[in-house]
Amino acid sequence: MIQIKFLDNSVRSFDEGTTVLDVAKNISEGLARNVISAKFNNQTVETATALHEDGDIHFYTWREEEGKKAFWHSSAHVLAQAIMDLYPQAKLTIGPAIENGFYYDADFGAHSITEKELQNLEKKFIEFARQKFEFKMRSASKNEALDLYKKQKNPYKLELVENLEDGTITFCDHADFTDLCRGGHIPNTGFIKAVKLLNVAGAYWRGDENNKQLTRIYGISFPKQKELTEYLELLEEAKKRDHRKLGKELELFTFSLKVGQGLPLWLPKGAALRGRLEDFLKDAQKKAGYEQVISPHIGNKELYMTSGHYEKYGSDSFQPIETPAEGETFLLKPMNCPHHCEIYKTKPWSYKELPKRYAEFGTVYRYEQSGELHGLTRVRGFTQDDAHIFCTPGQLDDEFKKVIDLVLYVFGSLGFDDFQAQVSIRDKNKPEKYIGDTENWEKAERAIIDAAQQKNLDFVVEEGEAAFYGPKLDFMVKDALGRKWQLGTIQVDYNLPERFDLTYKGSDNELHRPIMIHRAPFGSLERFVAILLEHTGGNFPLWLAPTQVNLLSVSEKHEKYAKKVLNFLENNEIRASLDNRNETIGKKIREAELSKVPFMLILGEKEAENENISVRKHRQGDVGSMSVQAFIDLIENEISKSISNFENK
RNA sequence: GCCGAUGUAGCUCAGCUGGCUAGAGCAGCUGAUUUGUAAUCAGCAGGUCGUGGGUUCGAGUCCCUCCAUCGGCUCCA
Repeated sequence: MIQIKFLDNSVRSFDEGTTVLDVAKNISEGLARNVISAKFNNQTVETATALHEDGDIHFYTWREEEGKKAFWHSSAHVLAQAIMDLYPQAKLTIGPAIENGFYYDADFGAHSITEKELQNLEKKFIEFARQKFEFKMRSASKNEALDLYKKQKNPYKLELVENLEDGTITFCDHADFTDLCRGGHIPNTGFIKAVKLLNVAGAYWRGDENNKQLTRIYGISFPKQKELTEYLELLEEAKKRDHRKLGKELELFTFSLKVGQGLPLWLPKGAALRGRLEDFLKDAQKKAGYEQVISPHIGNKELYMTSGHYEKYGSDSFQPIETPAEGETFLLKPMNCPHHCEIYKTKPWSYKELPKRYAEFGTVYRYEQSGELHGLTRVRGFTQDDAHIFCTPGQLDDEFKKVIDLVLYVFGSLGFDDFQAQVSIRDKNKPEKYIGDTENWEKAERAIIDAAQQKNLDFVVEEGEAAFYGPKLDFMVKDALGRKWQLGTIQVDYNLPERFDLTYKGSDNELHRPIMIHRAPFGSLERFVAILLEHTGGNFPLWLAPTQVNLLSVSEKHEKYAKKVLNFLENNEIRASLDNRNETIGKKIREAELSKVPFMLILGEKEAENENISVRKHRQGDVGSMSVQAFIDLIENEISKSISNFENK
């Protein structure tokens, strides 16, 4: 007999060799029907796994992440089976479960899979799924595994097996299909009732651009058809919140072929919105002791050779600008830091004067590869809400934490509460990617992790994600489709002060090296506005809305009274506009609703007579009539609720 | 940059296997209407079908080049 402990700490006895599924059955028929996979003593096991020792068991169903993972991982096996059935010449590589679904990478040789062919694969997939093939794990020696893939002439799997240790190799079989696999499956393919192969994409073998490009097929599967339908509807809904669509509809920004790709043009409403965000941050930064500076859009090549950026990015950037004079070369500014270093250098500093905090809404230009451009989130010209703090080592910790406070204040004011903090450190195996000595890197990484911990941030550490000159703390936010984007960023830098020979006089009357903190709470205005659009669906908080109030006259006869109200609102710093067209009130309301204006005022005979206004709220409808002053109070009240003043501790 | 898809009026879209002067709704203009909480009616105007080339008696439709966009990959100072 063996003793099995459950999640609720209860323990039951079973015969040795009892399977996971039998244990589930012992609890309830319902659980046995729904169990997808399980963990036994922290090891992923299959439902068919026989248990031979005492241990803790944790069942997974479709509801748990682990269950979904097993489900989608198993789906990848079925996709691979379908691929081999329809394209026997294909070489399989890897096929993991991902956050939403799964994919499989395969080398189809000279044949390129088109999206039309996905339908055939889908049909085959479902055909296999319906046959309820059982997933069975088995161990194999390294030699057996190598023999199999030599026979199949599959160099990719051979490479994978080569890197595995003999004795740890397992395969998973279902039907006549077998694949190298670590385990974690649903009991049989019949659990998969619905599948959608979403798209094909190129993906490099092992994620390396220098390797062969494979064909990646993305898919998602569900235990019920209804869930697939709902998922696809969700995707459709998300598309409505796409910032590129909303930006066009709300007349915020545009792109032009003639201006060039990745170079956004801000329309009046968008520029005003952006200006409001800038003012908001400037105000907070002023309270936090920042000083605004301004630097030009180009800089001498020497500047970037000193900073190290030229060596790192020179050949992949917009190319140097030559002048009629000989030997004079400029570069479009790709970042503001070197300029700010030169600003710091204009005079000698005492430790008593530090920290210096230089802030600038600096527009920079980076030559992103054409395939990477994406609306406003990835562009070739953008404005960073940049600042550089020059401080003593003793001030670093405090300064860094103050910046975290500022970023959290900005995010809080705009309703970004589901961000992910990410500490990006260097990849220790690739020292050639970074500049600066190891000691400084370690100090900087330590400083960031300590600050994040002391601020109680829930953060993840990502290796290899650091900038080439230093580690960083990034604030990641998802877009409508769940793609992660870096918004806020804080970086500790020991390298640029070294390269620019920045100094300050310490209390010991010796020269010391300051430490530099790069930081941008928005990241870039472009990307921030994009993500804000996707989060709000274009329904901006009142303080940001391009037009806060739309005055709708019932007929042209009421223009005079409407203008009087308009005037009054404008004198109270409210952004209002009057729709006095010769249209029905119904039409004016409809259009105001569609343009997402937060408040509408209906002004006609009644209102003019009573000297009041009828208020309608966006997406809510009629909220009754009130005096103009009461309405102004209402607006001011709502704004002060959503945005508080920045308190600098 | 690489893989796949897409590109028709300002916007959203129709145009079957190549066949007369390329259609619709919204927006625009003109006129009528002077309107009470999500579309008043009528008329008019608007497109070298992304670009350049080719096949054909004939191309929006088929083929190629380039450009841009979309979904990924790689990259992201």
